[in-house]
Amino acid sequence: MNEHVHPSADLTKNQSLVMGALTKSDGPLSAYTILDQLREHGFRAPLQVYRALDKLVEFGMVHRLESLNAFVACRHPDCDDHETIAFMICETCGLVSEISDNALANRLKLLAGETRFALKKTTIELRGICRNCQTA
Amino acid sequence: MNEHVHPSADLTKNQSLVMGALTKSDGPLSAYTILDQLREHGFRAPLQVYRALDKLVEFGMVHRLESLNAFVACRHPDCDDHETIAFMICETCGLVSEISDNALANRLKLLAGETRFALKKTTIELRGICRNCQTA
DNA sequence: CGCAATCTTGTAATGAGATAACGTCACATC
DNA sequence: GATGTGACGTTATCTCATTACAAGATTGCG
Ligand SMILES: [Zn+2]
Ligand SMILES: [Zn+2]
Ligand SMILES: [Zn+2]
Ligand SMILES: [Zn+2]
Repeated sequence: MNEHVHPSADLTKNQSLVMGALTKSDGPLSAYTILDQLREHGFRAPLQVYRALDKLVEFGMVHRLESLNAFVACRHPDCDDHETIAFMICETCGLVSEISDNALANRLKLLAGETRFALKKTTIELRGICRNCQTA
Repeated sequence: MNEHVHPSADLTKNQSLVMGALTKSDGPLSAYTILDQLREHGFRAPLQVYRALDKLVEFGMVHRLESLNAFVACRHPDCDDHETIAFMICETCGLVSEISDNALANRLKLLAGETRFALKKTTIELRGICRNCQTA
């Protein structure tokens, strides 16, 4: 049905290990943090992590956060639109939430269209303090 | 009147040199590219560049592009809103254009407000091919 | 002026993020 | 069995950014 879906059963060993590390984590992880966590499983070099991450991002299972140089497991409530996702990143607790908003996506497409800009990829990252961390 | 304005007259020597390099450039420059360009002016270490860049970004004269790890001189048509700027980055020619769109900014503020997220900084970077580069 | 506070600079070393280049192995296909 | 493909392992190297420490310059008093 959907050729983009890539169930975890199809993941290679290294990809599964990296995916597992990201899924277990509360927040985003850097490639080198993942590497350290997986040394006990035989990982020795950054490239092993980066290669797995490349695939996982390609499969849509992991997102890269440009403003953090880090990666996070997809926690989409519903994975329709992987084109225009906004991330809210709490600078206190590291919580990352994904927003897929049509109005936002349409506005961006409109703005790009006005100047005939062929949009390929959008990066939207909101930095701030999440609700929980404010009360503290 | 506006304490955020920081005219170029007030810039230090290093800040002026870095600002000059960015202004002369067509597109964004990495810190190390700037360093290389300024070696003839006495620059020896990355930190000299990064310190100047920090200030220039603080003054609102330079923007950092997170998805490129690079910096670009502000080319705002009108510098009202430095809070919510969107960048369109051509992956072919490197052209960067800034968009300050109220509808976009308001939508993001609304989305943040819905979850009581205290928004501090937004990063919006659109990657694609600009009008000129498509015809080619 | 004398002195402290602050800001800017210079320099070296190091940390953090990412890729290039090479060879090997497992597996599917013909 | 030859061949193509994709994942894997290893080393080295590259790019990006910061820490730590010392030296000058500048400002603002008392
Ligand atoms: Zn997602
Ligand atoms: Zn939080
Ligand atoms: Zn600007
Ligand atoms: Zn272009």
